[in-house]
Amino acid sequence: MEKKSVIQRLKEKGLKITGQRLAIIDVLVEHGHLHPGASFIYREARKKQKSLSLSTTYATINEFIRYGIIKALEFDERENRCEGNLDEHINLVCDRCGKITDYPVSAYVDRTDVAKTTGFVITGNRCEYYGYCRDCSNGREGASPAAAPRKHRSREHFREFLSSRR
Amino acid sequence: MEKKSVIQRLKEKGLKITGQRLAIIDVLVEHGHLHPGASFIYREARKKQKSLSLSTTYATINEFIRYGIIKALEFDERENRCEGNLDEHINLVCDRCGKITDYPVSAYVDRTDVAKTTGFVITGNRCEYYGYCRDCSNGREGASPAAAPRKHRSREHFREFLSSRR
DNA sequence: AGGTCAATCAAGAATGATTCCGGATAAAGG
DNA sequence: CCTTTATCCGGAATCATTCTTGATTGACCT
Repeated sequence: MEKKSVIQRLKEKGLKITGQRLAIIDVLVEHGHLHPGASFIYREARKKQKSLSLSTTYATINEFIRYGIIKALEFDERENRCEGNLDEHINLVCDRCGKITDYPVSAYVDRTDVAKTTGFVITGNRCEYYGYCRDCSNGREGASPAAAPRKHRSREHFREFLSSRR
Repeated sequence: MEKKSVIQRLKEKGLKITGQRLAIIDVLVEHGHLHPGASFIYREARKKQKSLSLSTTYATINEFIRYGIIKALEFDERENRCEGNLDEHINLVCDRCGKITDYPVSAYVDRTDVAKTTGFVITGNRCEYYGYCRDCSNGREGASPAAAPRKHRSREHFREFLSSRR
């Protein structure tokens, strides 16, 4: 993710280069590998751009998604996250600390085959593996579990489910 | 998905066989291939069991998930769905009508490899392809788009994103 | 430098699937 | 039939996200 090319694309689309957008771009460039969520981006971008509201943060993220600059990683049980890596890969999602790691993988399904056999026309995909990252599976309480807040107050059963399924 | 075996498992776990649970099992057995969501299950199960509340429907679905009878397919932008097929496969999700189709695929990632190279211990996965099912891509207004209600009022931009990404 | 209009802000209300609560009901075993 | 206690119900609560409204700002072009 190159700051210059992002700015370039915004200009091409006729969007204005504002301080707020620049601050958010900076966060995406610097912390993109963390797959930051809206709250993280908001908190971090504010350090450089004091006048930034949460609604603008959401709006900007959505702009960037709309223009294909980033992708959204949606979750039901936790905050959504941003994906800056548009290359083909899968995501390793830690169920304990919420860390998301990219793992490169070549295409696993042939879109033409699917279209021929089922009539289904593929336009996008999402592939994730859940489990525990190195730190969390080692018992080392690496990143704080608070990094993966849940949308609903209690979802312990779901945690159980996550850790028992395969 | 066998009705008898589900009941068997509930008994083994010491759970009571109630009319509500039986009605929900029936829906899962009859309409499991549709990957029904909570609202569908609720609506359908009520035809047989008048005294069934939505909260009980959710609670029961969560019981079944906890005991590995079904899996959850979570979405942020639409209602979650239930997956009764526990065999390895991917899901083809139609962005227009919301239909979800199973597509069998052999393992695409070697868990041992991932653990060796990244230290990440995989416990579960999720793989989905988005696009348009045969009916919807043919312009035949097959299943009504209303079958895929969104959680938030307007997500047109997200639709755009879904249909433009690859 | 000035004008235009997109972008932003604040502050809040709305959204909607899902979860939680306290009191009522009924399944299962004796 | 009776007791126990899991289950159920109705309704309130939850929370990330979206959407208001109206006023202000500031990016960009001429």
